[in-house]
Amino acid sequence: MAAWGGLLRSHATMTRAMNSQLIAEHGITLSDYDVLIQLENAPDQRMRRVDLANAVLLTASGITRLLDRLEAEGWVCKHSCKSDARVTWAVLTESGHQKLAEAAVTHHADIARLFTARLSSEELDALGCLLGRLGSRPEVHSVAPVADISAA
Amino acid sequence: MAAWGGLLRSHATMTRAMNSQLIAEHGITLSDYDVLIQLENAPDQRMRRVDLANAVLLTASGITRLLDRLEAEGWVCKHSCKSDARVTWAVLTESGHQKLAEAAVTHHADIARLFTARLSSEELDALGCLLGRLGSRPEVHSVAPVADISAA
DNA sequence: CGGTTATACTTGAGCAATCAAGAATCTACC
DNA sequence: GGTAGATTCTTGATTGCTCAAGTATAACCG
Repeated sequence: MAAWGGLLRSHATMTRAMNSQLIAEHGITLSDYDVLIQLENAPDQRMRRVDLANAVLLTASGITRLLDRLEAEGWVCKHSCKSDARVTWAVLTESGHQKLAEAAVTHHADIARLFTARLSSEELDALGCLLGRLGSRPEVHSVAPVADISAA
Repeated sequence: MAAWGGLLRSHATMTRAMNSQLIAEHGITLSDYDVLIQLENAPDQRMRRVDLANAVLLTASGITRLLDRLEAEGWVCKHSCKSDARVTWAVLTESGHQKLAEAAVTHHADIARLFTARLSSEELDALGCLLGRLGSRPEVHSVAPVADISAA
């Protein structure tokens, strides 16, 4: 299947490129970046670890270890939750915010180089829509509301 | 931007699903499967390790260790090359061929479940075409000055 | 209440892949 | 022919994640 093969290959190529660029220039992983972005966009720049794990598609333990790294660098800090003693908030620090801003420059350049230089903006829309449908949780059997995409 | 997020998410969801299915039912990794397929399709069911690495987007050392596992199971064997003593062919064995045939059943079912159940065949064609363009060689420039493009 | 079940998170062990370095071999050019 | 530079492959150390198990807290329900 061309689509499946393409997905494997394009993912590998792109994440490799983005990841090594981020590591080389900013010393952070693509996953790290992804987590920082999620926090940045979250209300109060904070999230529960479970939700974070869900958002970036990692395991609970994966998030624990990833956040350990980010905390060690001072980009994120823990904060206990008043209403539920089980949860510890992951909160983006000011220095984390700055780090993200720096890295974003590189990352956006990479996106530009790898995506927008290769596909037109209609094609990107179409791609985003198709991938969006593939990415949803597998156990849900919802009837797909469809947009037609034939431009490619 | 949506396309990039979608790529990350859909890749994660699908490979996770396929991988765990393959492990549960056949005790092989998705990468293992990928390598077996490459060998199956290669002339004489054999490939140089470098080409294999290139085909499945792994490092040379990654391939070495992966093949170690497959050899231990007896699905692949080494074969030295007459004309160039540096290369060792990775050759698919008969039992490797059988293993692949078994796994293919599961794998094709997964593809059907995850792909064809969600997208029409025209959509899949379009997707395959778009991803194919993204997956080609990234043309790595070190720290390239890139035009700023804010639409993604 | 008190007991079961579910949720949030951490920890130890393991695994597949990576990078960096090295060994063996081929190629090319003087 | 000899040496310098590629090319192919392996190995040791490390990384980033997973799974399984464990702790602690919350929610439900007789």
